[in-house]
Amino acid sequence: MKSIESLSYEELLDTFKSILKSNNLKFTMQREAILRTLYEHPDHFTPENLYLLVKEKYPELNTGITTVYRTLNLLEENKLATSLSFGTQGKKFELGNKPHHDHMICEVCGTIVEFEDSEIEALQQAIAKAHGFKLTDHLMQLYGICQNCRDEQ
Amino acid sequence: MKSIESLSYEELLDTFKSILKSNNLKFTMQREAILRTLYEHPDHFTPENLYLLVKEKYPELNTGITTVYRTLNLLEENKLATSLSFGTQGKKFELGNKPHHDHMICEVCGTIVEFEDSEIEALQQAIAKAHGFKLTDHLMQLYGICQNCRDEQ
DNA sequence: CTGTGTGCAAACATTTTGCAAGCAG
DNA sequence: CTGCTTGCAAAATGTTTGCACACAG
Repeated sequence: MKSIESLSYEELLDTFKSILKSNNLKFTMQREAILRTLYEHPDHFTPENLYLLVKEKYPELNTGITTVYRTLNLLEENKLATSLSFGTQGKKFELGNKPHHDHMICEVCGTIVEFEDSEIEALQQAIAKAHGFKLTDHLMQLYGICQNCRDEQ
Repeated sequence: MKSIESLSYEELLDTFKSILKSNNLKFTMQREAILRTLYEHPDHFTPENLYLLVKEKYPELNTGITTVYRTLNLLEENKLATSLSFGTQGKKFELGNKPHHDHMICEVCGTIVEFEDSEIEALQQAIAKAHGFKLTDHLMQLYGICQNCRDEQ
């Protein structure tokens, strides 16, 4: 299977459609609007932000926030999107069309930088093995202050 | 300063008292009950769980969940406790009387195993530096299935 | 047509806040 | 006494669910 990251929008859409079909779900305007918005903005969205943006871009669809939540959950269940947790303050989602990576978050401005480190991943596997765990997933978030925010002080 | 991990309960209590004093806060029965319960149970608590346990152990104090939340936040602000996030499902707290460590969580039974790896910490520092970040904290959680749960299947 | 999808409002779960009374210092 | 602390109830978040109507297949 082709890695999701390299898909054009058309291909991504096809993937989405076949997931829908194989689950007896329907392809709707709202679902497409949400997918397209995620695709066109490579940012990290809270459901709320995404909802506002979809409303702004496709006002005629009158998409409700309920549908945004439902669609994000659907995408996540089917590995087309991933979510990041931020304590009590909810989640942020991103399209899963990127290779695995982790996040570094600036505590001042909220900027999220993505990175990937295979050495760390290998060490994680080793640790899991040592404790008898079979890893299914992991979460790594580094918190700090970015160059920009430090310059401003 | 002595590392918090090695403190006896009496010493921990003194630390807590001096934090209270230096912030013009008061030492109350409820606050002590919460601290003592955390100390005596080296588990990871949700505010709700802790609230129930404190109520059970010190019913005469009639401690409200509001106070548990307020005290946990107070302890966390003063580095006597740390919280872990679990998506939308709230947080878990632990007394900060342990050296730095990360967590590995069994997705079946919810067991949390603590571990520490200085090699990973060093790599994280290097990554941050490469992106111009100054790290203040990090979060690493490995998700998987523990030996026990795999044996049962 | 059938059954899934939708928006709305209401329900939920978790955490925070306003308030009047209580108690530590 | 002063003013921080408490419990309660209410508010605030963030997310999910029930329902009647809409619409995809």
